[in-house]
Amino acid sequence: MPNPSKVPNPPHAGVARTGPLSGRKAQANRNDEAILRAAREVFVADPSAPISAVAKEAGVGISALYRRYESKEVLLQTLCADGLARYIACAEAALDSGAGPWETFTDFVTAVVDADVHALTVNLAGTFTPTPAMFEQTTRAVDLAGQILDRARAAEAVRPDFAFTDIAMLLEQLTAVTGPSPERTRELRHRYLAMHFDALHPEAARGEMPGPPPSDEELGARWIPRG
Amino acid sequence: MPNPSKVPNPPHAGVARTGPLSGRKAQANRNDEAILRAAREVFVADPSAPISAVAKEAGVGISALYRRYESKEVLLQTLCADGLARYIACAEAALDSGAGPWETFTDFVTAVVDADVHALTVNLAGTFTPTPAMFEQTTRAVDLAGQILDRARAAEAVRPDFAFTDIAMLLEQLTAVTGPSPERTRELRHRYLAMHFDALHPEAARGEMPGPPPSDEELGARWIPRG
DNA sequence: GAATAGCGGAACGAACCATTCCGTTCAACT
DNA sequence: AGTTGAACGGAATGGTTCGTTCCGCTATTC
Repeated sequence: MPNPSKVPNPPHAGVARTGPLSGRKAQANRNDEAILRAAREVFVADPSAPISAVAKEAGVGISALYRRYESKEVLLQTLCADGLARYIACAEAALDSGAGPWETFTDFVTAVVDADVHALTVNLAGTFTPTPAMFEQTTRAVDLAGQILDRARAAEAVRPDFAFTDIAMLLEQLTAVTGPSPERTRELRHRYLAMHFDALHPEAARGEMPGPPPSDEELGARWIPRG
Repeated sequence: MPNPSKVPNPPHAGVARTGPLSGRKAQANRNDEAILRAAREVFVADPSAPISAVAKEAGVGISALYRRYESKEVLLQTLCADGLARYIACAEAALDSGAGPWETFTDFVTAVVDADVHALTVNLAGTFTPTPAMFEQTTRAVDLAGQILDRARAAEAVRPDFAFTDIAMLLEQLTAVTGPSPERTRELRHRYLAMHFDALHPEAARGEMPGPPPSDEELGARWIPRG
């Protein structure tokens, strides 16, 4: 038992913020953010990146990481849960926006793409053992996305042969689009997103989409750890 | 100089095939094929797979690999050149089929997707230093694909804002689609390919595709070795 | 029956990486 | 001014992975 007193998670979360925040605690708080941001950036670009790359990107030492996260796996889990939360937030925001069914749908998908959330969830899934909390988050996410698509389909804004599970594959395809910089990546993804949207209108359909859509099992398989 | 007498490439290529081919040489010939097939399968699925995985997949020992290829890098180069050749073959076949501009285009893209050629070229590119021969192959491939798209665009079968370089990104997106088996992967890719084709018709366009298409530099960047 | 092409797989050594450990810094408090 | 300890940087550690080499073994071939 080499390290029984390890802090389970970012230890600065509950710190009382006294005014403008300076000194050591301020730096620690800033590091909390910097590390999470760096981890997101690094692991989105390369899910198998070494943890030292995260430290370098964050401009901190490795200790700063291990002070906050018990292990690499915990960091990945945190990141993934964060991604799921963002996904859910995108869905809720779109649903609450009061826009029409089609805009709700496009807003949702666009937001997910911009947040690079898909890479955070699916690409990271399989590199760690999922927590029960993630299952609940997934359930919620699936439920919300289902509502959004059902609405659009009911309004005949989306071709009927586009299944719910096709959304995941659409997102997966877009994460394969990358440019030399994050901004350019975003721009390129919007370019192809526009194409996908064009294809989704009922009038665009020339015949049914061939083959069955992905099954739940096929999508769920991504979550079982690879080794 | 530990191994000055290494055979540069498959040593059985020029063997005079005497009748039904049995014995040691027959097995060697069969191994030539098996190894290339296994390498394709393994590296398409995982470009960073260990060489031992290829041996296992081919059902041979590691020696059998190193007898034919000086190093892993040479094997990858061979595989990539093979992929480019297949790509070129797909383009030539489509052009020679005598079909209309739209069918020529769809035949070409479908064939490339089915041959999984994109994974063989782009996904492998960057894991080894390209040979001059590959540049020539690339030039030829670019030229042919350009002809195919130009023809389709001239016939107004394809929306005018779809640029030549968008083809690469379309293929890239489709290689991100995978199923539990090669057959299912193929089926799923056809599903989304149908969507892409739907979006490519001029009438499907609702507004121009946003942002500039990928530049040649952006696409060429994939070929510089990562490390 | 000897020679050897072809081969399987263990052995080797280098590289990589998660994790630990130790010495340093410096804000906060005495 | 001195002391303390949270926070930290980064070298050291130990384990794993993987490309490559090496050592017999087999079964053709002469």
